[in-house]
Amino acid sequence: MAQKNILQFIILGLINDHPQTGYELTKSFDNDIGEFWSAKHSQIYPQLKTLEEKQYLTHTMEVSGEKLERKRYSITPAGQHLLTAWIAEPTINQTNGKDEFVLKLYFIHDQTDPRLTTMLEEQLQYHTEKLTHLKNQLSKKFPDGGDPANFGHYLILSHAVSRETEYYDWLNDALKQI
Amino acid sequence: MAQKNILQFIILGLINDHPQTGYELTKSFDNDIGEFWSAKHSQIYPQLKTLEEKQYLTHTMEVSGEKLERKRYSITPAGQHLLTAWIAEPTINQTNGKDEFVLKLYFIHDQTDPRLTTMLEEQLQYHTEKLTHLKNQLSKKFPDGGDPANFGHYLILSHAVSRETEYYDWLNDALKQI
DNA sequence: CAAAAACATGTAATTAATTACATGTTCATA
DNA sequence: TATGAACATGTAATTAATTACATGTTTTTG
Repeated sequence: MAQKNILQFIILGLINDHPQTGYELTKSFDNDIGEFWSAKHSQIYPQLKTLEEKQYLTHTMEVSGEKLERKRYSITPAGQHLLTAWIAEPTINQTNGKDEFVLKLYFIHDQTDPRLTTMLEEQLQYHTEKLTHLKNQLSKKFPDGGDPANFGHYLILSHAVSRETEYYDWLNDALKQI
Repeated sequence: MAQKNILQFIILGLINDHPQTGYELTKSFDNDIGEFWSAKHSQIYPQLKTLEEKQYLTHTMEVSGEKLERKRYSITPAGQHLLTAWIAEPTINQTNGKDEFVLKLYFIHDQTDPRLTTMLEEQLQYHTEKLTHLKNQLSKKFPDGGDPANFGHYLILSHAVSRETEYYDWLNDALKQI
């Protein structure tokens, strides 16, 4: 992809919440926000370097144990300015959802195609597990519903759950129709 | 992205339905399958070339009007074999969902943040239009519900509609909560 | 009939993102 | 105390995808 380097803003946003290391940021992408954006450490470390060169971040060295060093990054006022500007600007970029399975389905024209059941059931299993996991996360992180101090996080987790519910329902519906 | 070249299979699938030109393929990505995969012509033409070199496609020249030439690609038996193999193999999927707006939301912690309403309403307007458009498409292409001869197409359009409905409902829900 | 929109096909430059390479430390546990 | 999992940080090579460059034809419409 040749996008607008959205990753930099997400990193700034995460660090704005509290100073973090590259490793911790990587974990955030795996856990909290992975449903809506992903990035590997090989993309994160160079981006941290670039953001610091541009003075949007600074870092302090930490030592854990005897000699294991790590950099904990903090956001600068310039970084905060960039972050709020990104949030404020209208989001026109409809990032393209890509779903390999759905494309495969598109090429199966006949409702009685013997491959359909297997394919749908395979996906159903995957999405059932995913839905369970997301529901667990939601009730674990927000047992009392929307937390007013973490509203954004609550909203996107809710979205993840209902999106996954839609996928699950759609697969079941499709199976009923064959 | 460094994926597994899924584009080649999609092109093979589209051409398998009927011989097509690069231009027509580009339109397919814009219209029918754009909700679940997208590709620009600058990606499609080189891929057609590669697929023909590998003997998965052949082409015949066509002339429209006086001198405007175009290549109409057909799938070869080898191409069909590759296509069916792709469809048959289990889809081990990490839905590469990236949504810039949702990420912006994540960074808004306070439920009373003055930016929330504007942001959500802006998205609501966009997704309302998109939902209307998709519903129109569905009732236009499949006025009598699931067509047994175009089942895959029906399924993915249904999915697009319910997915968009979920987004719409979620945004409305969020607005009610603030 | 002129202009604009749509048709039509390619390549080049650049950016984004993944996989693989490379190295070493700390912690839990068997 | 060895062994493996998790911690931790980077770079290199490669692939995917977008934007921009480049050119020309046909059809529609005012």
